Amino acid sequence: MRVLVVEDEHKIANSIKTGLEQEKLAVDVAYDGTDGYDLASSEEYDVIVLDRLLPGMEGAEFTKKLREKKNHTPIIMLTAKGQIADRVEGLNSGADDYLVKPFAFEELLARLHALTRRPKQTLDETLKVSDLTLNTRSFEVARAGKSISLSSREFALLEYLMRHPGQILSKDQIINHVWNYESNILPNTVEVYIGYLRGKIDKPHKMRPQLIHTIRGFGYKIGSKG
Amino acid sequence: MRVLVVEDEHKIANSIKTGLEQEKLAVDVAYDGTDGYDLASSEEYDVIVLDRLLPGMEGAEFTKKLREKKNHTPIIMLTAKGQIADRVEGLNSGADDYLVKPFAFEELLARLHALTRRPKQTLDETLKVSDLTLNTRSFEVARAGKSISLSSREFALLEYLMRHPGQILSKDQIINHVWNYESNILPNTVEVYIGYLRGKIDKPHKMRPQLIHTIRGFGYKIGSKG
DNA sequence: ACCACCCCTCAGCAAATTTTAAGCTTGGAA
DNA sequence: TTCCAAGCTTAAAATTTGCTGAGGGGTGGT
Repeated sequence: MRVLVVEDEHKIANSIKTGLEQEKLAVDVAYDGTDGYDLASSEEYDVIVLDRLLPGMEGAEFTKKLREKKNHTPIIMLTAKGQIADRVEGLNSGADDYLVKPFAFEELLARLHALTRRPKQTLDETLKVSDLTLNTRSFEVARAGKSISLSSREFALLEYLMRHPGQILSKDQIINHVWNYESNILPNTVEVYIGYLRGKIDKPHKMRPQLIHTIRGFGYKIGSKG
Repeated sequence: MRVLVVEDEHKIANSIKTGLEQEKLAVDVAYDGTDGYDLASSEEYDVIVLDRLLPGMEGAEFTKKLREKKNHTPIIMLTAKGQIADRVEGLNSGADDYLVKPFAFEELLARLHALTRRPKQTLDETLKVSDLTLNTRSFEVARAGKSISLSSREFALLEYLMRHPGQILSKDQIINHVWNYESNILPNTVEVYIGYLRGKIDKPHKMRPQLIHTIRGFGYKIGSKG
């Protein structure tokens, strides 16, 4: 799947790019509106992530022009916090969804999946690792049939782990995906949340294989085997 | 690949330069902001390594001016520990990535590769020497199919050796790449770690060719022959 | 206002890793 | 063969990393 990111803040653009590439998506980046527009009209993308405030060409104008040319590539608009009025304008201009900055990377990923979800896979959004299940639509989590209630941060963390089963995720990666890029989270916070998750997922099932594993010096991973 | 290093501390600048050149990269060095900026705008680089605190021109201003000129060369910003402690500021500076000093050289190298990785290149990087494999993404190490667990320093050292198979690496080189430039590590520490690695990689496979070799007076190398 | 819950930080402990130090081995020159 | 420097090994010391309980501050419901 091909994604175009149009964003002038390099750090954000780059972190989105890195994150999406980790998800095996092909990402192109443009740092201003005109470059982005040229790319969008000459290449075929499955989705476009577009900053609303851009040098060169504004997000709204970008969208409008693209739609006039009958290009209906789904667009996710990024808008700065506090500009609630933008919502209307963003959607009016023809964007399909919008996201308020600063956002956690996983949020972007979720909306991106929502927009590009092919009809077939619409229904089943249930992640499964061993006897642990997580439904990204209903926010239901259960282990061995027993329902588990999580706070939203716990849920986001577990979802991130479960989307990468068996893979070691460093605390830095976790912070970048589960928290928004402006929050200054200490690594210890991740440890604390891992502790919360263990308390709800592993501790009540002492007879079953533990699912959350620490790999000292590297990070955490979820999975039934070692 | 061409790299520009803008750093006023000669010791750091030179150690980066030496290290990068060993990686077959073409490196230019500037010791102050204005010189660096002139070079950056007149030459084509693949990536710029930029100290945040500079005589002549600050890193943030440097970046801003370059971006205004539509120069989107990826920039890695070096920031002193505690100087920011803040991803927000790193982000505002307009750089693509940043690295907190003091860092181990291999860390810089990894980020540099991440920023310049051409689309074609595979994301899944597995280094292989004889029947020993090391995956830099999943951190898995195995010999003859049997998985081996390493501490992070052991892993970093082995990765460095395996990135230069058959090549003799002196203890000094190893110290410069695997440890950060501020740590005053005794050569003996390297010997100790080589010992640890042998214990995990060569000792359990006495029937197979030993992979870690000492070249007395020169250093170490990894490889199946001699 | 009060309570319940959630997010995050902090401090203290335990355990693993990293580094140093000291004595021992080995290779090779004389 | 002897000797010395380079390298190896082991264990103790120093440091780092991860886990946990406690608690402050914020938010939303009653």
